[in-house]
Amino acid sequence: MAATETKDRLHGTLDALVLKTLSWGPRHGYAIARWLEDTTRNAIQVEEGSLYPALYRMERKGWIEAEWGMSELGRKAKFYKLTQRGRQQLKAESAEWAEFARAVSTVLAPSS
Amino acid sequence: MAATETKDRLHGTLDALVLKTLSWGPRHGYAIARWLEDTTRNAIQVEEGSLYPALYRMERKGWIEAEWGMSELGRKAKFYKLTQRGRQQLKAESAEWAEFARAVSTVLAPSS
DNA sequence: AGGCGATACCTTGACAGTCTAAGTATTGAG
DNA sequence: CTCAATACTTAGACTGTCAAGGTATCGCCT
Repeated sequence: MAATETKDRLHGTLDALVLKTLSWGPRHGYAIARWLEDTTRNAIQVEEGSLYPALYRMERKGWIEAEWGMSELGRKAKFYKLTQRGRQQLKAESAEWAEFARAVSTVLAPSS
Repeated sequence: MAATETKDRLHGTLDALVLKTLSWGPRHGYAIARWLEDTTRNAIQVEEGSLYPALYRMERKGWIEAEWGMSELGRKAKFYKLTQRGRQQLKAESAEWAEFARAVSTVLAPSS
């Protein structure tokens, strides 16, 4: 039971969110999802069926790199870390999102 | 040549944007697209292949109602107007978007 | 022993919504 | 007489999200 419905709105934003999460240092998939949910108090819900494919996608594009390791709890986990190109991508997407959000806010702004 | 790429980010936000546009009074499709582009200085680009299906969708859902009329330039045009349910929907979606945008901004916020 | 919840990853298939691109028709300007 | 702008329609491709299932391990509780 999520705090509020996020629905499909994540569309096109997930990549930037994950990239940003990884900008704080390497993390494994499960931890990325938990971190995003925690820091947004469940406003952003990341489904595994969305997250893992997104991770593979971004790895193929060279934005992130994977390496198997051990989680904090001693289990095997795949750690992802940002590449240089990923950092550029993050910067670009952040800027795009800021502009888009500003535009939408302008339109949706509390009526007269 | 758009000012900036909006890509697919519109996903899940178009409805609210259109609903809001109609909250100022009835408008025909073409005018909705122009208005959104104008007021966001092209930050939001609405393709016809996205807009018209969205309009039909929302009409089916009872959020808007259509009526044929004459445009300002004397051409036949289908005017859409918000229904009561559409107004509620707009309110709900606006609130959802505000929360979502806040959450994303929190994550994407300029780094430490 | 046994079960169960949390951790951690993977995959399939359905689906919705956007986009590109094509088409129709009318009007006014050049 | 042609062309751009206005105005709507539709087909088809694509992409990314989601739901829902699966695997496996670990620690805790009974």
